[in-house]
Amino acid sequence: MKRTHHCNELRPAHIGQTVTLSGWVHSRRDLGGLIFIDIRDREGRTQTVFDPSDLTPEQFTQAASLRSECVVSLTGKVRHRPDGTNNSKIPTGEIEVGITAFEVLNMAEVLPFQIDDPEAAAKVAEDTRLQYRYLDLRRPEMARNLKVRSKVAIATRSFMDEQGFLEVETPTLFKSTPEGAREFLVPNRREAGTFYALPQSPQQFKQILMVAGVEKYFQLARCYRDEDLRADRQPEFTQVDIEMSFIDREDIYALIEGLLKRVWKTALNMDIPTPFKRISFEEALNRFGIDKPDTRFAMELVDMTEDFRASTFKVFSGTIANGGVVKALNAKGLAGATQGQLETMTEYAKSFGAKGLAFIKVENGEWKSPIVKFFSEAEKAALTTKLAIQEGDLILFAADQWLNACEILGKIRLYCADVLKTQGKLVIDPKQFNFLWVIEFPLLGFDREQNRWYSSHHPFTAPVADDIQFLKTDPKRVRGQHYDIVVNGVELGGGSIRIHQPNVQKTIFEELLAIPPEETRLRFGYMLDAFKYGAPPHGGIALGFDRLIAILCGTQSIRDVIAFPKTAKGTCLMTDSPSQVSPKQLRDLYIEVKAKPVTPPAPAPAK
RNA sequence: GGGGGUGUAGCUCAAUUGGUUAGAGCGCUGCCCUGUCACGGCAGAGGUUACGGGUUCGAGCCCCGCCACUCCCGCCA
Repeated sequence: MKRTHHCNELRPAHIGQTVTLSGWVHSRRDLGGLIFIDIRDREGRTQTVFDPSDLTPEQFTQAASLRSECVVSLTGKVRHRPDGTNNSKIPTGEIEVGITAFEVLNMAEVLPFQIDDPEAAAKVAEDTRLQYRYLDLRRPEMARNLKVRSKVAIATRSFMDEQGFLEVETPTLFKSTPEGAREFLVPNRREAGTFYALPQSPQQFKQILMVAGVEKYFQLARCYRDEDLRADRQPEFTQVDIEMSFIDREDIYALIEGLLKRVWKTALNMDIPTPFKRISFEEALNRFGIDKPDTRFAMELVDMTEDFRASTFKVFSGTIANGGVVKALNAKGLAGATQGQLETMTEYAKSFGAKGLAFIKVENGEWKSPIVKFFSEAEKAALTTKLAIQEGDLILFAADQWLNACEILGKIRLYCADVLKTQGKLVIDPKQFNFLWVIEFPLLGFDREQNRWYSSHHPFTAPVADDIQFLKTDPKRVRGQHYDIVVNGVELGGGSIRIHQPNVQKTIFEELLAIPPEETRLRFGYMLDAFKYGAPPHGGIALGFDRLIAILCGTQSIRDVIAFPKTAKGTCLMTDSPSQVSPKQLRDLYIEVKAKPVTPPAPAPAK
């Protein structure tokens, strides 16, 4: 009995037809003399009815033994439901199938957790869901996520194809290039002590492809980073990797805007307006305290430096005298913040090296604050005006070096927004998507501990042409041709126009990043070689595909949009990896394990 | 590497100040039920309170250790 329809297909128009549905028993309502079974497949579900007058007694008994998630093939006639028994919650709710024959393809044991009730299933502990991922993925919510992911991948490929891009696969057994993220290493059996590394990104290959004349490359590339995980970070992940020749930044902006337009249309049937707004790194920090601002709500940072330059409050004026700034933030309506919430904010501030967090609670027409007694009338007036202070507000201050002060308040701003959201005082439309290009990042940052410059993006990023002159004299001033695409406070991706002249690249490596020439040769020699033979000017971008899908699916965790994700410690609960290997495997790889194997914990109950 | 949170029945949770035999809903098992869709009714089974120590007359609860999961900082060119 092959299926004739899927479980979300039958409508009143099919009434009278004999059909066969295949799928899983979603739920069963056994009324004794009549059994209802909702059969579910990937597409949806349909109510079927087992009536003793249509079946042999043996068949009816067998039907009564079916439980959740048994696999069945059901044949019967589509009919109207009796008056008053339509189910408006499901698309097939106007009809039902009166079963005349069926086949049990497989029985199912009692489930470790229920998957038929969306609310209950959503509350199940994530480790249980991960251990039984094949059950978790049957839930319609998870199936939908996989579907969105597939649709978006295909839309991306067809869009990129239309734009003249070639999809090229690059190796996942690559060379260790220990700049940036820690790499996963793969030992080489053929030569003791040598290793491949899994790529953190196809960065170098895609630039070489430009030298190879591919001109327009893209790939849905798997990338690997051996760093600690977060809700939005997995050790292996997928990025939409793009590189083009003979272009400038505007070409990338236009391309990505077109791609995202297509993606939002495909996934959500939404028309997103383009072009996207642009904001400089400096402005983003000044206004939002972060380089990936969430602009769906205001609560912007305000600079109070000039108002407090001559203040008698030494904490502020002293910081300013040392070249620092005073920034303030009005958390509207948060005057009622609890002690705990204020402490959390203070901890944030302290984790950035601040001594504390100054605040003013505006309650009952009064400014409650340990510091306000030090403020002059003029200073108070400036605060009132610039911060639009009203009853019920909470004002927070950071006095520090510019970047620090901004970042502290940036964190606090997000924290306050979360608190206001849970209090219902801040409501954000889930259908709102604020796209933003963040541009004009500094090319280099300075590492005080190691006393050297580092690339704020990566060492292949081209400086803004006007700033090349400052490379050797005033590196801090050099802006990079780097851009990030941000939506709703999430960094969706980033890229840059690359350096294509070997001499500029050499200057960056050797003079600024202070990598010794022989090491540069060892690590990037092949790339510098390639650039000698006619490298076109080029640039590109990479979008975090998992994050993109998470945003489209409205989930916080990328684990919800990855079929088989790892836990926060990088393990797979379903397959129990990583695992120990046999001594022979280790011998073949010339590897000796020094650390004592951990005494295996009680193994998870095998089911 | 650091900080926070969680761990009690298959699942989700409760258990007063440390005090009787650790409870509930769902699920599961049995019986009844021909219009349910969170079906309903009756009865029942199901627990090494993650694990190992300790304090105490007495520990799910307090202390120490440890494991797992999770969130954040560091890290993620």
